Amino acid sequence: MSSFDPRRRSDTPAAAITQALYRISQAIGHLMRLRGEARQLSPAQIQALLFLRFARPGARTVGGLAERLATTYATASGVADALERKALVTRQPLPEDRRTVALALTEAGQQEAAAVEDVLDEIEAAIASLPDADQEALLRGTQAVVRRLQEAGYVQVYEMCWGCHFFRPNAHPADPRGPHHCAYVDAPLPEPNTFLECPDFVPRGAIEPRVVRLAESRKQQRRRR
Amino acid sequence: MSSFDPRRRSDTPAAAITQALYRISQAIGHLMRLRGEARQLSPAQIQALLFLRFARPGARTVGGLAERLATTYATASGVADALERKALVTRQPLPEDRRTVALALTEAGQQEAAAVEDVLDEIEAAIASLPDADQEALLRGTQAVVRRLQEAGYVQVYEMCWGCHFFRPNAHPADPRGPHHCAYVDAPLPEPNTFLECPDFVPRGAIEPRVVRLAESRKQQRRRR
DNA sequence: CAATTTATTTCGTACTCCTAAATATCTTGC
DNA sequence: GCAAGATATTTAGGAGTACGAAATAAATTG
Repeated sequence: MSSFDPRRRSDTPAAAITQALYRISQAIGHLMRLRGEARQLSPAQIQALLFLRFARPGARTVGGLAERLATTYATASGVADALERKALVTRQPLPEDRRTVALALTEAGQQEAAAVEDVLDEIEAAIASLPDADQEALLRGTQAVVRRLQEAGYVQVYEMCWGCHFFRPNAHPADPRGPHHCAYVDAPLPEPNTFLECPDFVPRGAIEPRVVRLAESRKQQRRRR
Repeated sequence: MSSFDPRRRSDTPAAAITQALYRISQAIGHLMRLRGEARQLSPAQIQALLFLRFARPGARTVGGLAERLATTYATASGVADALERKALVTRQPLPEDRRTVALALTEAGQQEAAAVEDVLDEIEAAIASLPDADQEALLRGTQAVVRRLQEAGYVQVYEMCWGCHFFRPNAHPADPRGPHHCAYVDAPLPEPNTFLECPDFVPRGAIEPRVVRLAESRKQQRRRR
């Protein structure tokens, strides 16, 4: 079976779609590279900047970057090196665990991230021009694929608190540390943080308990790649 | 506008879909890398092998590879080097134009290509498990995106003759050089070649003449990036 | 047939990836 | 409370991908 065989592609929709996704994937790489050329950034560096821009603070570490880029610590460390050299990022060991190194965008880094955050607009525009019904199906379809790839461990799905299994909105309205609560890390959440990506996100509602268990087990056995 | 902003993703389907495509794209890279690790091939090498396996003979050159991988000649030449070193590919200047170098899979190359042609099966399987209606919408949607990306020059869509604007099936049934005919290169086509990918493919039927003109103009001004 | 164009290669550089090994720094168990 | 083990990261070394620029060689054009 090969989705690269043009013969199959013409009579097996799944093969044709797979090939289309392969092409889109190529184009995304290309878009990243082009944008990077304009600003002296490699694709990996762009991804790192965007990760740091939208990830929950606790996740913004070398390890978090490695997880997000789906690479090793060594590679993530190298990407951080490159960004640090360009003064877009700073490193800083965490006080509570001085092994882990927090990454933070500098002022210039913020700007650079803002300048590249629209890399995929061309793709979004193409999608936005489709009829609503098609967009719905496309959303269902792509997310089904993502879910499957996630179960196989090929991607991590980071989402924001709203919609997360562990999110308790307005759990303690008067707490100065934040009105919301995360039952996963068992800590209060300030409002702004609830709009950031979180590696511990687990969709609420129609989820098999398996997924939740899976997340719970990560708590122990973090990292495995 | 940023499809990376989790806030937008939750209320703009197009952003959510774009992000899903980004994740799938990451996973495709990952799948390629994993498969390559098992066989000592880099992602680019896998793509090159698959290109050589399914492309029409005339396209199997260093330049054709560069076009397909969306890289420069220099990079394509390097990939060819790597594959030649591994004895999976041979180089051979074309007799009719000794500047162009044809690439051909060796026996081992054929086997290697066959061994990796199913890299994306995991994705195809996920898609195949969706309801037919969703698959149709997914096909429409992804192809709309691909079409747009193609117009912007970010991908090339290579397809087989059947369905091509320039294809004349059974134009000369008795011709020993082949029963079919390509009106683009104005030459006869043997049956097996009609099932290979062709860079000059232009969809027949509901196409704007613009696309055809575009293809025609490539004839002259080949290569630009 | 000189000038140009085209297909490819060679260089030099930046970076991405990986593995393996070294360094700290926590965490545990006895 | 401290040796052993686990964790987070870094360093070093190697293959390979990319790029742009310059060099070659072989068509093509005027």
